[in-house]
Amino acid sequence: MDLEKTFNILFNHFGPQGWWPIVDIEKNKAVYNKNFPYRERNSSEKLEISIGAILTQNTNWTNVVKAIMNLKNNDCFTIHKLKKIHIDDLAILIKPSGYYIQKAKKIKIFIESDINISRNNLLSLWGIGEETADSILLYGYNLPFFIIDNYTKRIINRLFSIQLSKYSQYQSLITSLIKNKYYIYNEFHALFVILGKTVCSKNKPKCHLCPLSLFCKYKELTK
DNA sequence: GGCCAGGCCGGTG
DNA sequence: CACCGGCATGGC
Repeated sequence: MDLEKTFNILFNHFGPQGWWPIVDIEKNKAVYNKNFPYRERNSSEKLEISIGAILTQNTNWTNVVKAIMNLKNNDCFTIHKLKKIHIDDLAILIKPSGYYIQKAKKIKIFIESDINISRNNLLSLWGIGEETADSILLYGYNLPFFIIDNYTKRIINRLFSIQLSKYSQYQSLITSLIKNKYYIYNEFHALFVILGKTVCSKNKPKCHLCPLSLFCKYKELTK
């Protein structure tokens, strides 16, 4: 199971992804900084990545951008403002991201908790599970936690023809083969996402366009 | 018009 | 433990 080869092929094919994107209200879009993707994040970026990780739970990213634009355009994207805003008003602003009542509650709990950022502390909060916690740690705080999402599971399953169950099994599989390399974890996850979105889709994957097709175990059923 | 999206929680067996 | 329904919007 050659994950290093997998990474190299994907990186050569798609290039650096520059995650996590930060929403620019002047440009009216999310900006992927491919020039300096590995520098330390400032506090504003840490906040946006943390809130964005909650907003993107089971949600199309373009809807998350709309929600973040609303927060920024209404001058609500600071810890202070997010603490003061009423939860119902917050819910209206993030409505485009879906599940907006639940997510408003999750954001309130996160903001008002004032936790020190650690995996266990994040997981102790209602509304933050393993993927959201690892997203905050990896992309917000540059810590080597590998993120497992549905794209990653699907691609690993197809690529190596395996089927694991728990999040931690996928995570330890990858981190046991690629140890403690923050910058690899950063790009690798983003590369899984772009491959999953554009090629390795749930239905009708475009295997004929896939850079991994030569050694992928998945057999394209329909042509 | 149906399926899908950068999950998580709570209840049930 | 595994499984499942609920949560909700907008893109394609």
